[in-house]
Amino acid sequence: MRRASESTVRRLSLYFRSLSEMEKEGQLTISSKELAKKEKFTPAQVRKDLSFFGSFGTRGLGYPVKALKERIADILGINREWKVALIGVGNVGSALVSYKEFPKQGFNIILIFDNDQRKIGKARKGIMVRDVKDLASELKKNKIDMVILAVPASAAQGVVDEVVAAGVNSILNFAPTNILVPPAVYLRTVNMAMELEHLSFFLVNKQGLKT
Amino acid sequence: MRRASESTVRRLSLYFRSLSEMEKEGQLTISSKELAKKEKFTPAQVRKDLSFFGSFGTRGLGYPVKALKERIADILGINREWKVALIGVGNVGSALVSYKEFPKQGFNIILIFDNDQRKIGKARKGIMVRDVKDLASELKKNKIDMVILAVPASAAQGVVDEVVAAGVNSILNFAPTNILVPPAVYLRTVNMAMELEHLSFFLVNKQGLKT
DNA sequence: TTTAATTTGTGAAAGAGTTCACAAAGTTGT
DNA sequence: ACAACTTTGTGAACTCTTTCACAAATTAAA
Repeated sequence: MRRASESTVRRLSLYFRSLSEMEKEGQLTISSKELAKKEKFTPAQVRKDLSFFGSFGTRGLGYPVKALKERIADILGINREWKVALIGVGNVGSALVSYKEFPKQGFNIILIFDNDQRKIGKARKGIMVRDVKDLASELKKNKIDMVILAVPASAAQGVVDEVVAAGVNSILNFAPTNILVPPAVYLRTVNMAMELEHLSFFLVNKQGLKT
Repeated sequence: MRRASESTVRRLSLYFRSLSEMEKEGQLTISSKELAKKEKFTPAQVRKDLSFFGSFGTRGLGYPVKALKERIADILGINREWKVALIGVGNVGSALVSYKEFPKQGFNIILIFDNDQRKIGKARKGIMVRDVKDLASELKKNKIDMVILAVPASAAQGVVDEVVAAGVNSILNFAPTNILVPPAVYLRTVNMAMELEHLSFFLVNKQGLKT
């Protein structure tokens, strides 16, 4: 089977969110047309995305909300609990510790690291901040699945090297810099300034962006 | 001329960052090959992206670092100062107030709003937090270019309606919800839980489960 | 000046992702 | 049971993006 594209995965996340709302409202089935309308895609797109992973619908009726939601959770891997370590509790890191959507989706920050002696030893949301010197051993001991990196750009590559050496191969990076990782490691970078640049591009080039 | 794609704009941001580093190091010219290597694209991709906006290079030599950097800044609209309003100073909003990359690129948060009486009237990084009730009038008075939305999902649509009515048509949304805007408004949503879902998808589908 | 080496800029080809269109399979109403 | 209707699932067509490949422009060296 071909691998699902980046865009398909993104849309699955959105379908999941819509289906959760539907389920809460007690709706039992949903058609590709209705789901498409909710998320502003086309019905064909929805069906193609879903058919990629199997056939879940009933012709003439649509998709069963609960079962489809659970199936998407399986596909996305959010039907289980993940052990996440956060490295860096500056401005961004502090926000992420309190970000309520993470635990809701099974992403549990269970370790926090920093290199600032004033922060080490104190707790954030009930989690003790540890010295980044103990990074490798703690990542291993706690069987961490993913790392969220919220350190300054200058420190990012060094920390990532340690994380990778400790056997963690999924990293969400908030440092605005290029980081090298081995091919087997999945590194995803979020750059908030870049998001604003899309807005300014839109404002400067009035005709707008393609989607 | 065709419009630049989302991906092209994203790459331009990355080129800009690489060019800034190059400039600091005193490098005068850069070839598409070198720029591609830095950002892990192909040389052809780099040339196609740049040729989209004109021809800046010299055959046999490459691109002049400083001039190209400035040209990309023009294209992205980061060669000027933007007036940005932040709505919501919870966890995410607080991080964004202190996010140093924003002012570096000309994105200046000059207004902050919240609906929490305990926050209103106090300053964040030297900026007084205003009551969101005064949103429309203050946005207009201060000629705000862009709004960063960091309010709870339940409040998002209502606030966006006010922002749009006040004439602001570029919005960066951090609320994890679907928001409707008129076609002329550019709304961009950043969802950090969704970013982690990409990681879990990778772990589940490419790699098998960790225990 | 001439030649060899680079590197851009760009049509054309290849590759991906999206939409179309319709048979197949089901539901609903009579 | 049957007809009318709805909706899925999916090849095929289409569109958009990326890569290829090479002429043209320029540099560098002898």
